[in-house]
Amino acid sequence: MKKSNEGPATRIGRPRITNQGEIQHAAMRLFNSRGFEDVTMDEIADAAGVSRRTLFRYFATKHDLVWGEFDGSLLTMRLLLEQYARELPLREALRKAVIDFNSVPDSELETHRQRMRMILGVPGLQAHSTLKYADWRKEIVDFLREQGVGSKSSWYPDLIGHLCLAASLSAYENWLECEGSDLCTLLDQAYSMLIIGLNEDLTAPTATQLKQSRTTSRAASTRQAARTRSKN
Amino acid sequence: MKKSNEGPATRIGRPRITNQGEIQHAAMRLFNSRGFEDVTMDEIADAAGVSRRTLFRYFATKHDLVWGEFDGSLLTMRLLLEQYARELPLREALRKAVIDFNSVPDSELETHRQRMRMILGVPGLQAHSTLKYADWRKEIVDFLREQGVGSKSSWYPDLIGHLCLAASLSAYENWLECEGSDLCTLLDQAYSMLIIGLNEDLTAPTATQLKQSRTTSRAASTRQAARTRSKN
DNA sequence: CATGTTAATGACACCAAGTGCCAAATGGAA
DNA sequence: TTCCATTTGGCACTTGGTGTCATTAACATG
Repeated sequence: MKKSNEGPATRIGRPRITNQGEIQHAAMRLFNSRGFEDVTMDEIADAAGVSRRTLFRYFATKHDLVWGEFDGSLLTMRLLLEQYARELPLREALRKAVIDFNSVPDSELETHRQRMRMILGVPGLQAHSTLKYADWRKEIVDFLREQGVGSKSSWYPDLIGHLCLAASLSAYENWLECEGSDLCTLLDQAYSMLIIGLNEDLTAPTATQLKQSRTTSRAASTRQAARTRSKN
Repeated sequence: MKKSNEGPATRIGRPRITNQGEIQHAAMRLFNSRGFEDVTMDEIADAAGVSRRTLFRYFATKHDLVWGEFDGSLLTMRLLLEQYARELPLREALRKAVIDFNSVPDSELETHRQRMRMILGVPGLQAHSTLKYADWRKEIVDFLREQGVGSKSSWYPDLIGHLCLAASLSAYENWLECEGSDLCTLLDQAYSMLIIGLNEDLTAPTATQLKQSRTTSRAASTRQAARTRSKN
């Protein structure tokens, strides 16, 4: 399980000729210039200066070249959830953890946009991403179960996991569509909708309603937080 | 766009040697006995008594053999939405249309379970299904937009589409997990959660709360329904 | 220095999904 | 019978992905 890349300073055996990052950058350059579908794995191997077989040892599938280090970052997600859960009611911990998890520094913003535009735009990638999302949801569901949400066999945590994914995806899609928009703001809005629920005629809640939902939740949080934690 | 299968009684040209249904049944038999991944398209072609090339003319991908006539059934979904929207507030129309859309007669129930178990259980199929779900969501989003939900550029309808999919998927997963459960009941419960929103500590709403949310919505429906329809 | 160990690389053959192309088959219509 | 429309099937080809094995490059040891 240990990444053989970061072992002791001196490693035994033939040294690596490259690393995931190098290959991925080479691949993304090609993808961005000619489109995901129109680049073959042979071309990527060439561009990365590595044999086709070796390329497949670093990335099991072509899709993984785009998703990059997502799998590893799920641990961060878990830590964020547990951290916020110590100081906020669960609902708000969820919201803040997701927002934090999806925050990227300005310097990487354009890269992130390109990557996500590819993931949400290319059908093959969009399909494959479902499997990544499943891992992401699992972090949330496991976390909720540990926090005592739902009885042992209840599917309520799974439902929440799905709803969070839905809110996140929707925010992402809108972010990509609107050039100047801010992802964190959109995520925040989407999660507010989860909290309020869908009203009768499905009109969007007003800004004041959204703000209200957050402030009231904070006001009522003390007693409920205590009850929640005692279940653990 | 017209299915050449159902043209006039006498068609010109070489007659078809088979049809989608026959091929699909042959394929599903193989899938059910040996698993989706372990059956090759060549074997399916053999079993259906047709050449490999012809098989690919009837079904563009291996995945489509499992999804069958889903694409065509989306029209039904649309009609259900429009029908219920005439007599119910939007939120309830959505709920009832989805439940109706996913109702299958007892005779086909076991088949439906098998199919869905395959779709939600085999990773490759699960991934591909995202593209089918996207079409399903589009029906909902288009419907909501036509009903005047959200301003022209608002992403609120898209969010609702995602949330409905999340609720449906979650209900389906639970249905497959619990042997004796009823899909419609589970769908109904999941959509109730959408309506109520997530409460502070993410405890599942009680049965009385769920029932209450439905009755109050019906009581308040008259004035709101009128306003909603006037937007159209 | 010679030798063995370890781990990565690259070459090759192979499989399965899917596509393009074209000739052959099959019926109705002229 | 001949023409025409349409489906079928054969074949070669592309691409993603896997299994196998010899080769290469370091380190460690005698």
